[in-house]
Amino acid sequence: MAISFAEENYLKIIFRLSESTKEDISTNAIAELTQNKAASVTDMLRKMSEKGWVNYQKYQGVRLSSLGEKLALDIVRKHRLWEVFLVKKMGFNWDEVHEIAEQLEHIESEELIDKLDAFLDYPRSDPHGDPIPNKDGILPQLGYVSLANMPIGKAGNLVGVAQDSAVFLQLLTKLNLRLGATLEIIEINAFDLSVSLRIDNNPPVLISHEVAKNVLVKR
Amino acid sequence: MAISFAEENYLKIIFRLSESTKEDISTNAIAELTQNKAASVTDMLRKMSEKGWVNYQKYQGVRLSSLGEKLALDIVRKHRLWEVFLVKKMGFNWDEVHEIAEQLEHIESEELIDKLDAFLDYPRSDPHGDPIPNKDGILPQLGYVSLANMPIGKAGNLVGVAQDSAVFLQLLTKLNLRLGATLEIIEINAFDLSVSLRIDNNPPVLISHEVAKNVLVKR
DNA sequence: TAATATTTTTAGGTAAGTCTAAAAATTATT
DNA sequence: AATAATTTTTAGACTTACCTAAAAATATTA
Ligand SMILES: [Mn+2]
Ligand SMILES: [Mn+2]
Ligand SMILES: [Mn+2]
Ligand SMILES: [Mn+2]
Repeated sequence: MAISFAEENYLKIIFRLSESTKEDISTNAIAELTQNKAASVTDMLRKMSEKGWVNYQKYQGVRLSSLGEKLALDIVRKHRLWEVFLVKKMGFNWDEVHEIAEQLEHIESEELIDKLDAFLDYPRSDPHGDPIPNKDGILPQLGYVSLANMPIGKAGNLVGVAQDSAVFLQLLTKLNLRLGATLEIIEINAFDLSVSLRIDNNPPVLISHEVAKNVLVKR
Repeated sequence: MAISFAEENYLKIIFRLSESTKEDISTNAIAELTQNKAASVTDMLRKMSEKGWVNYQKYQGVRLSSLGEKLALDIVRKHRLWEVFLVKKMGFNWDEVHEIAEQLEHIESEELIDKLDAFLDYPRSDPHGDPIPNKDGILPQLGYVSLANMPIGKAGNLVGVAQDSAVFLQLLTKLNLRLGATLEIIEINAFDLSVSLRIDNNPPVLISHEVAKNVLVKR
């Protein structure tokens, strides 16, 4: 039996939640991202647990098993490679590709993905700066930090984003925050943690903490 | 409500059956191609009829409505464009692409398909010689006939095939029957309708009527 | 044209994946 | 530690897309 779209989406979302915490992942967190109700998530977790993709204890949250993580990395690999294809070969903007990649990531053909990888010249990161796992599920170490954690006065380059919703990416574009831009934090306002930021030697502009958190920088 | 994979497959299959006959399409014919049981087909025909995609009378077979035909042509367009992509850009052989295109044809993004069309330089036919509908569902007239209907002694070029199963395409490759090859019928054997065929000025070889029927030739 | 064979539909079920409402477990607050 | 709030699970339903078995309609043959 092949893995279903629903199952692949759950795997991918649990993986994403696991990246930002070492705690067990809660039913509600998954429900929010899958856009399902908590009851449906419980159902699916039970099934995935039976298949050996997750370690799940009632009321105690869930973690991917090593098999589940391998499966998730494979989906992430496909998603990110397709995003590169859409931007580099099809001429989409970086804020237009996520939804289409959500569909393309479910195409089942190892041979196709390997050929696509070669066709794109083995990219290490997707249009949002996210690392692309290789065939064996190894993520390249790109070595970046959140802009919100950068020390004041040190310059770095924008290498990625921590989310790829269209509204966020469009805001970045409006703010002139493009992949590769040189960023220097001038000041952090204690009141709302908003950041005064110099972009490419232009006069400083103000961005919210929310934006800063989601911008990734390499020094 | 978006159209489901199952619905898209039914539309495509009814369309394919309609191409070769002006009769109404039978439940059993659809069942065979969808690999479902006749009872399931009846179920789906009722649903599709309610949606206005087909004209269906119990026991009398089914035809696509003009809306249904438009939807089917859109799926066929996607299928064939993806096949071109897989062969021309990804380096697959013509006998390897059908199954992958069966998946890719369900990707929903008009913008993607238009960009893909441009990226491929607006091909008029797919790797099997089948015409690719344009955005408006118009099929280009490629003007070919079945090799089985070619007169003896007249030469023509192989421009397509009437089916794209992998076994058939592999046999063609083995027989040296490639897209573009020059073909001349030397003799038709009355006993089994097998055809003695000259390919590109080589010594004649024998092919079955079954093969000849499925090879398309332009004079 | 009557009997027989074939095709198609109906009736009743199943599995996947979702939902709502209610119950149970866990966590936070007094 | 008892109570309240929150989270999670269970119970029971629904929809889609299938299935098998039996009934009904149509087509074929004698
Ligand atoms: Mn994405
Ligand atoms: Mn991305
Ligand atoms: Mn095909
Ligand atoms: Mn084809």
